Amino acid sequence: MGHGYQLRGRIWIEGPEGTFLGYGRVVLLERIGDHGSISAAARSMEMSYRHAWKLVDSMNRQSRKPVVVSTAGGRGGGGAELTDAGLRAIEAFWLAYGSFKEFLASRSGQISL
Amino acid sequence: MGHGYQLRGRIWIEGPEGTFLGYGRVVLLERIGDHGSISAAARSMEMSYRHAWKLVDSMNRQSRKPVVVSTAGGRGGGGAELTDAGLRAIEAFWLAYGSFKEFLASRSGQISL
DNA sequence: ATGCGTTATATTCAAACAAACATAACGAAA
DNA sequence: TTTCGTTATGTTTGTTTGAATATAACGCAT
Repeated sequence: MGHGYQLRGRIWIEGPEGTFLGYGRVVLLERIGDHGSISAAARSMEMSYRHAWKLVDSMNRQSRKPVVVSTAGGRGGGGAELTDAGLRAIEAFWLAYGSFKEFLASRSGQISL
Repeated sequence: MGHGYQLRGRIWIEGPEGTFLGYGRVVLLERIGDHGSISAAARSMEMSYRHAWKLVDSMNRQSRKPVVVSTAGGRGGGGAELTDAGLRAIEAFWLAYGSFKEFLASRSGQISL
């Protein structure tokens, strides 16, 4: 058997400032939806709060309507939640991602080197 | 027309040590074929010889048969040329790359955010 | 009023990666 | 044997990226 060559790749949705949605960003959005705060979402995926906040900020800036809304202070310190636009963004990315994975799988076998 | 969101991505062929063939590597191979030396190929794409050589070395290490053979010294200082395996590698990558571009184009329009 | 956990932001460190610089070896030709 | 442009490496510098650290503001609950 030869070397197991494999076709790999990444996709992302690009907005006015560059990357708008990628795999990591979308997982972060989902975690925010699950946990109700940016910091808990970041902890759950071992990402620094700083980094997570910057990603959310980047997505919000590039989206016509914010994907996440947040409140500082109050019961529990505050929190964040997904908007409808955020849910739609997640859905749109997974749709493209799913067909991309299919694409890779279908082409990966036919690399004969 | 959409709101400027666009689906983008990269693909590469992975070997035992990570990336085996990507866009830049394949262009480099082609330039080596055109110019007959690694250094001329590197100059032609404004890449340092050091970097170009490392890429060639990485590809040769990961390929069962070398993609490039080279000679040091002699008339003109030496040179490098593509092997048949190199030609096949180029072809295999462009094949996958072409269908990937089609994939991106076909999905790029249907991003509605 | 104080405490708490979060958002929001600036600043400093460290690691990863690429570029730049330097040098030795090579071998045909003059 | 000297010259020349290339291959083949080592070393240093720089740039970019993310991680780590540090504060301030917020507002509900006690």
